[in-house]
Amino acid sequence: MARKTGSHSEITGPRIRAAAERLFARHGYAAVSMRQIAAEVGVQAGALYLYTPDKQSLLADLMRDHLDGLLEALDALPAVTGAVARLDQFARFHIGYHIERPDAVFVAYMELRNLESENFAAIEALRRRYEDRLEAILRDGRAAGQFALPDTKLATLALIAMLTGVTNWYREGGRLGRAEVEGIYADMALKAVGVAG
Amino acid sequence: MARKTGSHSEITGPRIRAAAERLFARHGYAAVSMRQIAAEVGVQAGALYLYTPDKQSLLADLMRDHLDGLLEALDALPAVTGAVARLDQFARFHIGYHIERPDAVFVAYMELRNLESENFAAIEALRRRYEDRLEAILRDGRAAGQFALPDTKLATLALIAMLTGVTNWYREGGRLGRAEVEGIYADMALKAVGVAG
DNA sequence: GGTTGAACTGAACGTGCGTTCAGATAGCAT
DNA sequence: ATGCTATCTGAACGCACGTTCAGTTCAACC
Repeated sequence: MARKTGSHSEITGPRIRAAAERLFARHGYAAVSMRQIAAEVGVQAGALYLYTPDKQSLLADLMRDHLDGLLEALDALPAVTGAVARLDQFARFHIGYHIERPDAVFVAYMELRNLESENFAAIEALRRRYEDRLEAILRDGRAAGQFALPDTKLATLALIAMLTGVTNWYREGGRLGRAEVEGIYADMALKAVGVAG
Repeated sequence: MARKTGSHSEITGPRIRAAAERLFARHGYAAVSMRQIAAEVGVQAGALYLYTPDKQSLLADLMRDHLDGLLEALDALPAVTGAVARLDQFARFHIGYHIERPDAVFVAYMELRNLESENFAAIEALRRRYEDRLEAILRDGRAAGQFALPDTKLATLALIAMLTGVTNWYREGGRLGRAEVEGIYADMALKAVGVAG
């Protein structure tokens, strides 16, 4: 038996990436074997190599896709004016986007050390670009006298760490709803940079 | 050749744990082999088993020791009164303690998924105990009308994520000194819960 | 100075790894 | 019906893994 009815490249490829993302997030890149990924998809290990040159590229592509999507979605937000409104929008966006794809976030933030140096540089650059968007907001807000920050770079990293932490505990159908969580986090972020609640 | 001059159990044991901590933090538990750890110590892989029953216990012991030390150090802080002062003290302590042992922190926060369920439960309980200390401060502060928080549990997790994030970027001898970083983070933490800066 | 025992070596065990590839299969075009 | 090609199998490659253990070495003690 080889190709089963209705199984095509356009189906198997995404299924492989989805399985890899789930398993990498759950057990870690190094702890997951190509055979496990293949089994999840219902395929032999060798078939994976029709869709990725190797395991490392599979990881790097997942991370790159996540960060590309993140930046794209950020750019697609409606324009708002004023640093306070922009920070509020950024915080809500960050929470919402991350809450919806916990596996991708987990992988993108925890598997950096498993990237070969070339891939690492590319992924790190994307991360930096995203951080820079937040830092620009903080700089503008400080320049306008709306934010009180001793150091915008530190504040950027502190805020991102705080916001991203939501993925460690948020579960669909839990005590707090998504909009509620977005609001609470955005409120804390604004207060943290000196905007009165 | 077996035992070299001056090499004893009291020296090799800690060296093994130190090497394991460093390597686990750098590359991840699953990506590090017992042979790599042994090589770092200057010993054959088999010798490790005089000091640990297996690789899993080596990881679990590192995490337990870290969290035990964290809780012990927290308890050893001088007593201060008032939720604001207590939160300030907690934030500075957390930053300082974590800055000084980035490898242990990395391992304790990133390798939870590699723990077998029994070890996981024990480690998770310690983490919970630590978080509860912070939440108690937040509850007291809210009850006293000093903090403005919609949800103490969420705020606890948000603050810990923000503070722990310091280990992702802080480097000895960098642009900002330790005391400076402690102050900035403590300030943000206080503001985030509604204490005017 | 012979004996003891803690500390360690070095080789081996079975297992699973990432990756390759010749061959089998099945849907599509002719 | 036949041939084509994308898709996948199944076996194999060499290698590294965690762990075990009989044997070796050396400081310390009698």
